[in-house]
Amino acid sequence: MIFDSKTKQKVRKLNHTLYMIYGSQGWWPTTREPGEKPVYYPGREGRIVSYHEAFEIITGSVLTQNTSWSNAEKAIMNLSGLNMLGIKKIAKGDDGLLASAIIPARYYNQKSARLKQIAENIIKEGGIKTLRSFPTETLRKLLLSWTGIGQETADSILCYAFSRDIFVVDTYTRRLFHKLNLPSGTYEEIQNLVHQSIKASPAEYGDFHARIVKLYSTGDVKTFSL
DNA sequence: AACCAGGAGACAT
DNA sequence: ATGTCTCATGGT
Repeated sequence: MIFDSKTKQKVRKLNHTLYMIYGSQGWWPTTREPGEKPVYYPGREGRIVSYHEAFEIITGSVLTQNTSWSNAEKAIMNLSGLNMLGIKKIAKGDDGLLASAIIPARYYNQKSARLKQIAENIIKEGGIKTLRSFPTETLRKLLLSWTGIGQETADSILCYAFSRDIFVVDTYTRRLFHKLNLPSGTYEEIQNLVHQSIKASPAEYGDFHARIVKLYSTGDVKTFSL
């Protein structure tokens, strides 16, 4: 689909305006030591995330589905405290123990079962290292074939865990675009609009998404206009 | 006390 | 293709 230049300019203005208000959010990775320099993929400007970090991000992406990050974080801390925050640990972990750790993240029976399947799938594919070697579209289709990973979670994982230049569309994005009289359509249409409007690195797309979340979670959206 | 968080899947129409 | 229902916590 094709968008006119004024529409695309509006999207760029939105990102810039939000950047002026909130700056960078630095959502992920969560385990990087303060002051540690990020490493980047050549030509892609995406940070190379360690295997452990990547899995933690995948876990967080699932746990935060329709759930506040603070609650998802509690579940992650529980897993960490049980020393279960790893691919093999979760794949082989006890179902009841897993579920009890995930209670704060809501839908704990579903999420624990799905997370376990996802860990098994990663192992079956040959680990994070193998996934990382896949082209973005290939990896996206693979992730989408796994139970528990829909479009938003898949793109979240692609952007934050695998440093691909993908913008994550969520319900806030839809609401905000509607509010600003920007085109509203399917997931891919909105994502295409952002991709066509902003030629960005994974970090920038990730921050744009995070800023939109910030706009809503602070309540600032009530008085926001371009 | 209702409302809502950084959704996805199964199923019906 | 599009809508509706389930899932089932914690903070405000």
